[in-house]
Amino acid sequence: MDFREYTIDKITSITGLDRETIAKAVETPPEQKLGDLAFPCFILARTLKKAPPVIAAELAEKFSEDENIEKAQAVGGYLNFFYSRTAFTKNTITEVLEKGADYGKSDLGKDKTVLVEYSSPNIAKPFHIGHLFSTAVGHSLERIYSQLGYDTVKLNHLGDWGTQFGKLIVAYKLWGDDSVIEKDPINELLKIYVKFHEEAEKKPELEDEAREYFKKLEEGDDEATTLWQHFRDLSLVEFKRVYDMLGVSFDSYNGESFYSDKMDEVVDILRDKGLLTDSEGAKVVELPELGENTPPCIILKSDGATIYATRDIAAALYRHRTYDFYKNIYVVGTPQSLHFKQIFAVMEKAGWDWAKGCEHVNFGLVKFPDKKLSTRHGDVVFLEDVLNESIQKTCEIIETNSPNMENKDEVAKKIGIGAILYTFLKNSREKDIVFSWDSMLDFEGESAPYVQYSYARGKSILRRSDIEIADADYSLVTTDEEYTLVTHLNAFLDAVKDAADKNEPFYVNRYVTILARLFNKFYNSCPILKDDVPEDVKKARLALVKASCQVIKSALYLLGIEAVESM
RNA sequence: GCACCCGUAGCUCAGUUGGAUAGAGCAAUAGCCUCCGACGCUAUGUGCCGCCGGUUCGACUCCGGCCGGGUGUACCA
Repeated sequence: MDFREYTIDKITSITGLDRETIAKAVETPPEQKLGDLAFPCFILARTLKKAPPVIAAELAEKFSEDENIEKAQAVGGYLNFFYSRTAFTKNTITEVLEKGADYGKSDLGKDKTVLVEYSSPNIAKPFHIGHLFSTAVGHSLERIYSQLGYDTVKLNHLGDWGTQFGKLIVAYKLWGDDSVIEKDPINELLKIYVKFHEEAEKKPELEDEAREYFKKLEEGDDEATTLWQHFRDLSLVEFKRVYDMLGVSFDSYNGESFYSDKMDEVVDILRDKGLLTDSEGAKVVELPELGENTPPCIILKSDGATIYATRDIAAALYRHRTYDFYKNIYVVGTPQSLHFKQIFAVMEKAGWDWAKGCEHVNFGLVKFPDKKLSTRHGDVVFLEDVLNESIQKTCEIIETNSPNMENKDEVAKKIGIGAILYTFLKNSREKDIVFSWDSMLDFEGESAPYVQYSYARGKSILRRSDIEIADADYSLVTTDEEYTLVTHLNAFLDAVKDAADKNEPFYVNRYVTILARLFNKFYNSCPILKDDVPEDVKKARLALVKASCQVIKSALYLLGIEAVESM
């Protein structure tokens, strides 16, 4: 049974008010000692024409004989409920243990499809630390929606089309060396790409040549296409290596090039609906409804070529037809807010009501204390280097703490990568991250290693006992540390729902961090395996340990972070 | 100029969609490994919630204005 729902039902039947109103009003008190659930009576003051404290006191009496509610206490205008601890504890722990990895799942999203577009790096460019924001947030969101029962589709909208490939082809033809490129593709391609920009400052005609080559590419020229395909293949191999490290995968790598033959239709539709207008030689859709000063959405450039807005609209239409999505989420940085606002508005104007399901999930920048991240100048911090550095550091810590560990490398990988993912998922998305090795590799306090450590400790305790957990007597779970932990286990699904509502994985991150903290407090203050602990108390506490470990593992999974059995 | 976002403890950030005494981590100080693992636990404190008005029983939260910072602002993505 759900104690919250039970209490809401009962208040509803007593007051005769709308259930929705009650459900919305009830809240968790700021402190455990105030109770498990609170009903602020202020909202009744007007209709009942009584002071809130009086209402609270009257309601409290109705709960005096209730087997599920230990106590209902009026405090000021609040009516605070204390659940029966034994019933609540038993209810929660047995549910976690019975459902295992399925605990905290829901069928909320049954038969609805959510698309998550994320990561989307540019081909032939390094996969740098900035890409991790989209990758980590998207990966986590996909798992969160999946947890809630949605069918999810993971889309990698590769940046594999555009003038940049003209540049790359020109650079390759001038300075490319196949033997070097085979050995270290991305670095070498980056090198000649950077060189292109340096040279182009002296010889602007290179830019024209690049545009010319992109045009050839669009026209299906053999040489250009072959080169492009080659660059794309080489890049994918490198990207997939990083994705493997992160445990990230995709259902589709259809990038911008995939939509290159699907844009004519979009242009036709917009023209037929009379939305296209000429402006300074380009074909645009004017968007006065977004504000007088909003620039129009360019559909065709003055040279007749398409632009990324056209491609994104074509992609959205394709996705609607292919997946009939409920939500189409774009995990793309804040700088592109205007772009998405524009294309969503264009799609609405085209009369596509499914466009309402499109959503831009933005996120902040990865900044550097001194220099700016710029591919053009070759100043990049490779994501792979950051991950390896973190794994290396973890290895050193393990080396000093537990030199005899067997699967050192595997554990170091999970912890090292988890630590990096955690720092990208710990705050609200829109906050910028200032990159520093110190903070990135800080494993203390609020960090993945902290949570992983708590889990490993729990598993260690379980390994040291052979007591059968079934049929524990939960009336023996009496301390505040234990009960607070139990209430938090019960709140897992709420955290997941909040995360999905706001498209904010950090709700889950914060949840699991608090869970780890409460778990640490619990096992530090309540002896579990000590000899003088009675067997049946041991049994009940072990059940709580097992349940806590289960939920920590499930929550970490939603963040893309792996739990380790020992560390 | 205009649009959007942000301003909370020394630092990095939460604050449950208007409610009870504004909270965590880091940093600082003092304790805790004859009890399961010290990447841990316990204790100690700091806030004109950027400023000024308004809305109301009640505002960190909503509205208006100002100050300060970030991002974007048509043929790149």
